[in-house]
Amino acid sequence: MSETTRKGEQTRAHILETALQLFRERGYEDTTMRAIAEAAGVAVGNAYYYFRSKEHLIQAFYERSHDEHLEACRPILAQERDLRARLHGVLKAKIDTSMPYHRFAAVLFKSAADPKSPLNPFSDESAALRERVTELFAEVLAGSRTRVGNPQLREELPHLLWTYQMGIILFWIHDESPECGRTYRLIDHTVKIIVRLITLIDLPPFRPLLWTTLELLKDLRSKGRDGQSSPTNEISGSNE
Amino acid sequence: MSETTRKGEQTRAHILETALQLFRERGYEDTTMRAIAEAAGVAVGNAYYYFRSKEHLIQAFYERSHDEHLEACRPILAQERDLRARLHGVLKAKIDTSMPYHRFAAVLFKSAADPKSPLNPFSDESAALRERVTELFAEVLAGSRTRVGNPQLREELPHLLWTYQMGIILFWIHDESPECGRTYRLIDHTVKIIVRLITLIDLPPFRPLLWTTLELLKDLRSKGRDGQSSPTNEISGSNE
DNA sequence: TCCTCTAGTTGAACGCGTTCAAAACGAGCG
DNA sequence: CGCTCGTTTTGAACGCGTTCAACTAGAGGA
Repeated sequence: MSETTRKGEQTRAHILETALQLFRERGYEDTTMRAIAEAAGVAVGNAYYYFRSKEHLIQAFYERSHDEHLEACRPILAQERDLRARLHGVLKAKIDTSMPYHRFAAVLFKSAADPKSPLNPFSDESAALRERVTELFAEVLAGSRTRVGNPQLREELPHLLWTYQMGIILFWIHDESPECGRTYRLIDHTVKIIVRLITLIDLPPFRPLLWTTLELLKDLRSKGRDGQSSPTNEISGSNE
Repeated sequence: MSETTRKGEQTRAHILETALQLFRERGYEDTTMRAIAEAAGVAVGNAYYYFRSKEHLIQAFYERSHDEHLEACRPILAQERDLRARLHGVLKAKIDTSMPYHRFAAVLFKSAADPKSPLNPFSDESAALRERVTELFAEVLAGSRTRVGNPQLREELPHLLWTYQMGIILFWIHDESPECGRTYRLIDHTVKIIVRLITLIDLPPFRPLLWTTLELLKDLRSKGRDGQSSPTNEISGSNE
C-alpha cells in the first residue's frame, strides 16, 4: 500500500501544482479541467479521481495559502509583544501573501458564500482549516502582553478575529485601488479600533453590553439545533 | 414602437414569472434554462434575448424582492417614530419577506461575492438597486425622532446600514436553525447595539474616533482611483 | 398590394464541468 | 510464469449555460 500510495500522492501533487500555475496565469474561469489535465499529462477523469470537483482544487490552494501566511507571520509573532502590532502584522501578511492571487481570489469567495459549496468556510470540509486559522489568532492574543480579563471573551476572541479577517479579505477582493492601498488603510484603521475595543469592553460601563453579546455569540455558534425560542417582537415603541 | 414593445414586455414578464416559480419549486441549480423556456413556451434563445444570463434572472428577482420589502415596511415606517423600532421592523420585514426564498437565496449571494458578476452589489449593474435600498435606510433615519448631529455621519449612515443588512442576510443564508430563529435573535441584539452606538458616537469622548473613521469611509467609498498613498508600516512596537 | 425594416423568435451547435464503465497497472501469491 | 484483486487511469458521453445565423411577424410607407 505504501508504494502504491506514494505514486498516487505524486500524481495528486502534480495535478494540483499544474492547476494552481494555470489559475495564476489565466485566472480560474479561463482554466478548463481539460487544460489542467492536458498540461499535467493525464486524462480529465484522472483529475477527478484526486479532486472531487474543480472547486476542490481551490480548497487545496486555500490550505497552502494559509501555510505561506503562517510562514510570513513567524518573525512578527516571535519578536513583537504589542497586540496592535501583532494583529496588524498578521493581517498585513495575509494580504501580502495573497497578493499574487488577487485576480483569481474572487472565485475563492464566490463559492464561499454558498452554503452548499465545500468552500463555504462554515462547511464541515472547511472545518479543519478554519480551526487552524483560528489557532493563529489565538496565538496572536496569547503571545501579546495584553491580557484579556474576561474568560468568556478570551475564548470567543479568536473566532471573532477570524471573522474580522474574512471581512478584510472580502473587501480586498473588491479593492481595485493601486496596490490595494485601500485595503491596507482599512487594516491600519480597524486594527486600532479593535485593539482599543478589546481593552475597553471589559470595563464596568460596557459590562452589560459585553455580557449579553457573549451570550448571543454562544447561542449563534452552537451548531446543535435551537438555542432558545426567543421572542422577536418584544421591540415596538419601546422607550416612549 | 409602443405596441411592439408591449408584446416584448409581456414575454419578458412571462419568462421571469415562470423562472421565479421554478426557482422556488426546485431551487436555482436544479432549474435549467431549457426547463424555464419549455415551461414558458418559448425557445431557450428567447430567454436570452430578454435576460443576458441565468444570473440576470436573479437580479430581476432581487428588484422584486426589494419592492415586496418596501411594501412590508410601510406600516412601521408610517407609524413608528422610535429609531430602534423602525430599524428592527425594517430588518425583520426583510427576513420575513425573503423567507420563501431561503433555499435559493444561496445563489443570490454566491455570485454576489464575485467582483466580476453582475450580481455583485458593488457592480454598476446593481448600482440602481443599491441606491434604492440605501434610500430606504435614509428614510428609517429621517422619519425617526432621533436626530444625528454630525452631518458627515448623517450622510454616511444609510450606506453603513445597507452594509449591515447585507451582513444580516449573509448570516441568514447560512442559518439552518428552526424558522431561522438565530437570525431574528441576531437582529434583536445588533439593532440595540447599533442604535446605542449612533446616539453615543457623537459624544465628546468618541469624537476623535468618529472623525477618523468618517475620513476612512470617505476614502474607501470614493470610486475615483487613489485616495492617498498612505503608509501601512507606521505601526510597529508603538506604545512601548 | 407589396416591399422594407426592426423587433421578436428559433433551435442546432459549442465548450464547459462532471460521470462512469471499462481498461491498464502492479504487488502478492501459488 | 499466470492469476487475482485493489488502485489508478482512460476518454467517450451527458447535461448544462450560452451563442448565433437564420427565420418570422407585423407596422408603416410607396
